[in-house]
Amino acid sequence: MSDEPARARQQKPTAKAVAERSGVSVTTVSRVLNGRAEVIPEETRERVLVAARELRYRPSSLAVSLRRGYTKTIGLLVPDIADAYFHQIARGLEDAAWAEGYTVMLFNTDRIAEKERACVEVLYDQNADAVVFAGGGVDDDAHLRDLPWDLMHVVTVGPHKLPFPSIRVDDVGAVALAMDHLFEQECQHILCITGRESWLINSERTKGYRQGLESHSVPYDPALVINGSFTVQAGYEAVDRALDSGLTFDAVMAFNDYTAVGAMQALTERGLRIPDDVAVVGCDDIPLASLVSPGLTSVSFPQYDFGRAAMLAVLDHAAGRSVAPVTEFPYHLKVRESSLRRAAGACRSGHEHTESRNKEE
Amino acid sequence: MSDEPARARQQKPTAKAVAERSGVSVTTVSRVLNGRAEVIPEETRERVLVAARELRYRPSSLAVSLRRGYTKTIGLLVPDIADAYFHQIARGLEDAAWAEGYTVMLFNTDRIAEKERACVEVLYDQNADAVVFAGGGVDDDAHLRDLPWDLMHVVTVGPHKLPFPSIRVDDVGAVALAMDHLFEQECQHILCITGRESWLINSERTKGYRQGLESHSVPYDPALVINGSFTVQAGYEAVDRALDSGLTFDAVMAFNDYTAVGAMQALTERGLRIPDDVAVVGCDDIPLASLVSPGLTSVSFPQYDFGRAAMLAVLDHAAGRSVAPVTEFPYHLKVRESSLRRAAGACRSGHEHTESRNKEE
DNA sequence: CTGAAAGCGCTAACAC
DNA sequence: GTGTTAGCGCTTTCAG
Repeated sequence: MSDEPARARQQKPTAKAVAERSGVSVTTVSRVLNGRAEVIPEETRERVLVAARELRYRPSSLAVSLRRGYTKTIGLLVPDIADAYFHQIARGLEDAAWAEGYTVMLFNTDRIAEKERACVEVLYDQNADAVVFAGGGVDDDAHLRDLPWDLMHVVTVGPHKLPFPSIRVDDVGAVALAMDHLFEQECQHILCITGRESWLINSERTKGYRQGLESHSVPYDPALVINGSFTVQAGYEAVDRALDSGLTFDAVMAFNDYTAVGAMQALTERGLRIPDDVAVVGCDDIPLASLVSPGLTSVSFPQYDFGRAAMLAVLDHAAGRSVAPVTEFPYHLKVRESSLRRAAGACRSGHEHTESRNKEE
Repeated sequence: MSDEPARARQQKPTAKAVAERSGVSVTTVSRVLNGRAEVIPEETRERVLVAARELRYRPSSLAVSLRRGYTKTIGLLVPDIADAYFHQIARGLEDAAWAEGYTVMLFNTDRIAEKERACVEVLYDQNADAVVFAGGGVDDDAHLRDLPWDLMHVVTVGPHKLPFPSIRVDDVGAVALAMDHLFEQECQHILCITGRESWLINSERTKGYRQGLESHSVPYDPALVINGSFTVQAGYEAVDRALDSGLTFDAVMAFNDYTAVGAMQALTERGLRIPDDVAVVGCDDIPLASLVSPGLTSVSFPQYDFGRAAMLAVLDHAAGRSVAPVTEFPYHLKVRESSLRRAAGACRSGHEHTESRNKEE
């Protein structure tokens, strides 16, 4: 179909073209199209509008942005868009962005420091109106130092070291709530499968684990804590290793649902029954939790709202309104079969425990 | 921290600033930074570089794009980023894009005609270098008419009516392969749960279903075909309805994995055993397929490669190279427990059937 | 070797 | 009411 270098077979119509066609200046075109209602006579207005329509003219965002100083784009940094935890965050953000005429640029960082940094630089170059960090930060934020933060708007979702508005939940309380539930189910020895030590979210959830133990006067046993990486594989291996080393436990507290599902697989393969031999609880309540069998009990967070709230925070900032340094959302425990022991006392099937704290927005 | 309208507390350093600081013109700054090695004396070069570093100068992509005529951005349109089918496509695309210095703008269309159209318009406005349609089109593409296609680069992933390079697999053959497998497992009555009738991918897969029947000389029975919507819910309801209406079937061919999982839930609840009473096969082989129990047999597609290939096609086009109108990728059947009947003949557990066609790229 | 000037497409003072 | 002018920040002829 094309022979030439295939670049621009044709030119995009410009305001100038519209101006020529309607016999006015580009200024007038701009004014008409932007509704700068400086009492432009209906006749002129109409002429311009017609010309624009005939030419299928659409203003170049590039030029507008350069001129006006904002781009109506925001960057979203996620470790991996394939991780279900980020789906509703991304949807919530994109939906809200779309509603406000903003465009979302997506970046997968794999939590690699260098890539994270490079993404921020790209967004700076692109003049993105804001960057949203999803997924929680790491304890060492050296890679994020010396970036032109004073020239950018940032919002974080989850715990982060960067001093910017943060959308999150009380992760400590969330895990503590799950622990309460396990104790209610008469569990005694709770194996904890964490994420990577350097992740801030991991520290938070670990605090929740310990707090849960404390409030039930159960001593902390380091042997019961195994590091994972928020993957199915890691959960599987953690349980495998725990069983191999002869550990005794009657519950698993996993810091995310993939880990929990991996744990369930390993338990099942080893002939242990869930929940009667071992109860399992995860975090995040991704859709997967309701699709495995037995259904996985999990602490549920309003991820969609996180995304939405992040966008709203960006808008507030852009409008010069003040943004709360921390917006904490409620969470609740979604109880399913993986933790509902017949032996235990309060065992209403389908029962759902909900507890909220610091509701906002 | 800020009192003023909070807009730009500070200015981004510009090439002009660098020029002033190093006592040269912006032209020279541009030349040095872009390596236009017009034998610029090392001394000058160094001065500019130092000034740029000190000012933390980074060229504005906006201005560069306006000037050069390309933006190094591409738009990705997916029905819903929460659908696992799109994750690896998105990752593959973003990974390849990142490697080439491109940025991906993400849009969720929910397959809503108006939104799809609006996304394209936004991308046109933004001067995106290309737009990638993922997920297959619909039979009525009226909403996509009269868009300035001659000024855009487009790549589709999956069957599409738009006359642009397409990355895909032979969906007919893929489903036919799954059907062969079911017949091998000695299934006789195969319930088919489809997607929406208007989706092109649905027509393709339906052809595969019929082709599968034909090659085994089994008459087509419309009663065995139930429309779904590629959701768990739809799969569940389809089986529910089928059983309620007294249909007899010993296998389910679902056109995607969510549907298949929903079907499995309904079957299990009704006391039917999988695969011995009813074998189940899905399409897409999303991670979920391996996490449910029994494991779901599914036709596997290289989604990551789709995304990657889409990006490569964009690059080829941008470089003036020719792009194949259709790039077909291979597929294979990932056999798991949901379809492996003890009763059947060839029943090696873990066995994996692979068949490829039209490998390319 | 380097700078002045033009211009990408648009908006916004500032005239007339 | 509407056009002229001056840029937004950059690249790129074209002179010197």
